[in-house]
Order: sequence, then structure tokens, then C-alpha cells
Amino acid sequence: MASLGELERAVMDLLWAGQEAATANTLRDLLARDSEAGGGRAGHQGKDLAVTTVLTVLSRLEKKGLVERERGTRPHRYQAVSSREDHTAELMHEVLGSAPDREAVLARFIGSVTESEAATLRKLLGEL
Amino acid sequence: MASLGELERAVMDLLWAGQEAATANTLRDLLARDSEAGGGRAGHQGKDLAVTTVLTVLSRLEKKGLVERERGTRPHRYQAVSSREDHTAELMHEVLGSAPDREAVLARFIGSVTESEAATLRKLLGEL
DNA sequence: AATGGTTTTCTACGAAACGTAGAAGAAGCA
DNA sequence: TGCTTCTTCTACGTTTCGTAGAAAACCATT
Repeated sequence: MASLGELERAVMDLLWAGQEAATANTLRDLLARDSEAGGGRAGHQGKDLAVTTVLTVLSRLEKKGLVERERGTRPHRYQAVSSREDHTAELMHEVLGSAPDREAVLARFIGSVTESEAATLRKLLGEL
Repeated sequence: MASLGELERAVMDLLWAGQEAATANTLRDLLARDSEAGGGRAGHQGKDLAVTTVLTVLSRLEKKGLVERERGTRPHRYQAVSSREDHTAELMHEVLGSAPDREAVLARFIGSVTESEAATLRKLLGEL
């Protein structure tokens, strides 16, 4: 239970980027702005989404356990359940756990890590 | 472009387990045997697949770049393009790369690694 | 070369996930 | 109580995946 669709991903990116909980309308505006500039989601330039679309996606993300909403306030406010870093690290563990020989996987993984990442790892492991 | 379906996954597991290239028929037999015992794919006990089903899946895996086939021999023989460990490590890198702050992700990742895995990592990083 | 068995490709269908959004319902404010 | 805003319900088109039959390609043998 891991993979996100393109729009789901874009929404999570926004929630992860902003520290505040956001409303569906805010997110829709941010999505519009992002896609307006060329750098947005691939193949979705200048496409304005309906708010209901964003709400649907948010509901799905909530069901997946990635997003939490405050139901008290009237425009509900949404926020990511865990930080992008935590979520990504968890995903990495999931992937790692999908192979029987985890240590062998780690060996390959380390083999293609950048030098600065290796340094980070050494430091972190030293502190353990 | 990462996630595999249940059957695709089962086929890859077989190809990764056996070192030899296998034919669709062989794989179908192995799948039947695996699912016969309780431990097979969830929800697919004792289901005998048609060979065409296996062939379809193999074609899709080939298109995804995970499987390679020898077209010369008459029953084509299929094998995994890369080892399970390589593939898994690559996936981990993909996941890692999906976050902007890789080092932060690594920090969380290391935080929840078992002691023996930590030892493995220290050893591997020492050799770098 | 014609025939028949084996293997592969083509085509297809149903289920689930996802992008997308209108219609309808609920809730708050004037 | 009526208007406005927000949320939920329902739905449709597309893609992916499990599944496999029908048809085509291939090979060996008579």
C-alpha cells in the first residue's frame, strides 16, 4: 500500500512543503499556480482543478492514512500525518523488507550511494 | 515505474529464486505448486493458471524492463534482468530520490534499522 | 507439402485505482 | 428562513493487472 497517483503525490508535496494545515481551496490554488509555471506536474500545464477534485483526493489520502483532517473547523483543514522524511524512510524500509536477504540488498544499496550520503551514514551509525 | 501486481511479483520471485532461465510452462507449474501449499500468493490457493496468462505477465514484465527473453530457442526462456538484490536496492534509491532532502531521509531510515543491519552498514561503509 | 501438436501473439473482459467533476446534501450566516 | 459555502455521493473515462480464449506462427513428421 504505497504508490500514489500523480495528483495525490502533488497534493502530498504541498502538504509536506507547508507546515500549516491547509484547506482544499488553498490547495487547489496552489496546484493551479504550480501547474501554471512549467515546472509543475507533467502534462498538466495550466489546468485548473475543481475543488471537489481536490476534496476527493484528500479523502482518498485520508483513507490511506497519509492525511489527517480537522473536522471541527468549517472549511476542514488538512495536514500530512507524517513528515515527508518519515514517510519516505518508512517506504524505504518497506522496500527493503520485500527482499529475503536484507543485508545483501543493503550492500548493493550502499554501493551506489553518493560520497556525501556515505558520510552522513557513517556519522549517523557512529552515533548509534 | 516500480510497482508490480501480485502475479507479476510471484513470477519475479520465481525467476529470482531460480538461477536458470525458465519457460512459461515451467513457471506455470511452479506457480501451481506454490499456490497448492498454503504459503503461496494470498487468496490464490490451488488455482491453476493458463499458460497464456503466464505469457501475458511475462510480456508485461519484459516491457517493464524486468525480464529478458531468449527468442532464439523455441520455447522462449525467460530470466530476470537484474538480481532481486540489485533491483530492490535500485528501488530504494528511487524512493530515496523522491524526497528533496535525501540526507534527512537517511537519518530517519537509519533510526529504525536493526542492530545487525547497522553492523552490516558500518562494515560496508568502512570499506568504502 | 499437408497435418497436427506446441508455442506465441492478439484481443478482450472484469476489477481496482486514479483523475476528474457534477449533483445533492449539510452547515453556517445574514 | 433563505443564500452561500463547504462536503459527501455518485459517476465516468483511463490505466493497470489478472485472466484467458482465439488466432496465428512455428516445427516435426509423414
